[in-house]
Amino acid sequence: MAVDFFQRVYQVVRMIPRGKVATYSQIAAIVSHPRAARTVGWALHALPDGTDVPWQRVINAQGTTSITCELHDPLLQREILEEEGIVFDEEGRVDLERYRWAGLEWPEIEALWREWES
DNA sequence: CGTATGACGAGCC
DNA sequence: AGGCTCGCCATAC
Repeated sequence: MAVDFFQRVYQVVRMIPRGKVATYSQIAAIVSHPRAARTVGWALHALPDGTDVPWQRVINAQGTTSITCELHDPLLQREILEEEGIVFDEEGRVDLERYRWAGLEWPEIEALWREWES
C-alpha cells in the first residue's frame, strides 16, 4: 500500500470536526477497507496518550462507546464527547442521525493530504 | 508461516 | 432487550 493502513485511519479521524462522530465501519469504508472495522478499532487502541488524533469521535454502529480493554478508562470517551457538545440519551447512545459526520471519499482525503505534505 | 487477538458488525435466537 | 455465534482483517508473536 502506498500509505500504511493505520496512518490512513488516523488521517481520516483527524478530519472529524468537534461536535461530530463517526462509526468504526464508516472510517473503514472511507479508507477503502469496508470490512475492516475491527482493525480500525485496533488502530485507535494503539494510539499513544496525548495524540492529536481525536479518537473519541469514533464510536460503534449502535451509537455507543465500546472501550473494553483495561488499559483505557471506559468512561473517558463519553466525558470528552459530552464536553464537545454530544448528547447521550438515557441508554448511553448518541443520535447518529443527528451527529454523524458526513465524511468524505478517500480520493478527496488523499488529495488533501498531498496538499499538506507539499 | 500458522494462530491468536480485538475500542466491530450483522444475524439469530 | 440481552446474549450468543460468525465473519471479518491488519498486526502480533
